[in-house]
Amino acid sequence: MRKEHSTNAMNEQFLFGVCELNSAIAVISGRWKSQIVYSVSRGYNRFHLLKRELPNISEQVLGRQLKELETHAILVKKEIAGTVPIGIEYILTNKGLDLVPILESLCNWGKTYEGKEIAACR
Amino acid sequence: MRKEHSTNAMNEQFLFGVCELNSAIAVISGRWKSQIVYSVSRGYNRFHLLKRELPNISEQVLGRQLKELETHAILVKKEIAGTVPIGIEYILTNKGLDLVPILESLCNWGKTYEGKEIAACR
DNA sequence: GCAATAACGAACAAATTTGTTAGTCTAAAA
DNA sequence: TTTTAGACTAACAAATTTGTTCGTTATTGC
Repeated sequence: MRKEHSTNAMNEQFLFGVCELNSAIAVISGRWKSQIVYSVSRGYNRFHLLKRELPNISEQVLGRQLKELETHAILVKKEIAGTVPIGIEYILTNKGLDLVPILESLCNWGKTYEGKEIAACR
Repeated sequence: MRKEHSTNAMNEQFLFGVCELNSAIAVISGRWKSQIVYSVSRGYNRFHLLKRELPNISEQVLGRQLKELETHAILVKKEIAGTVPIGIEYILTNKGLDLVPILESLCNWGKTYEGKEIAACR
């Protein structure tokens, strides 16, 4: 858990106060997060689909990251009506949708300056 | 140091291969980094100016973050001619300059959806 | 009845990041 | 001549993130 009064935590709060940029980056940082947002935006919007897309992630970690994205209101869980057992899909909120083009810019920026890899972004 | 063959490090590599987005985010993540880029872009381009802008950062941490930004070619160090002792200023590279508008989008995105704080972004 | 799939949660451990302590070097100011 | 400012580096410690192990619930297929 968070220490709340550690220098680190207080510095984080300080930066959040300096500019929203810092809280924005805090939301999208983290090992799998922006890739999950990106994958969901392309239709991989169920737990097992994401698992298949990101074979190296463990279910526990995937669940945790999804919950954090939900906490930050980037996506919401939705039960798929008429499925038994109840299927769940993840839907990007407006906040999440607005994030996607920014992630695309970041992707292009990365491609421009690192180049050469097979670009899987589109 | 990096363990190089830890699951964590390998997952990071995996993501780097999936999409440049992930390496881009790796570059701008980190407690003070994007704020430093932003501050440098607004002219706070010397060690002591950055220290004044970010009073909570320790010199050691500031030096480390600047070095990492240099490693990722976001900025370069430049000696200021004719100063004794030699003054040093930090200059954004093209890569760094191209990043700034993306950081601005992130900032605006943050402001749109979190709102209410005094926006120090401009 | 027994395994498999979909979707996770809690607790603990390993890895990584962030901050701290101590110290360097040069030159001008007090 | 002792202090101060600018610009840092190395090594270690604290905090935080990421991954692992074990367990759950419910239903369909064999």
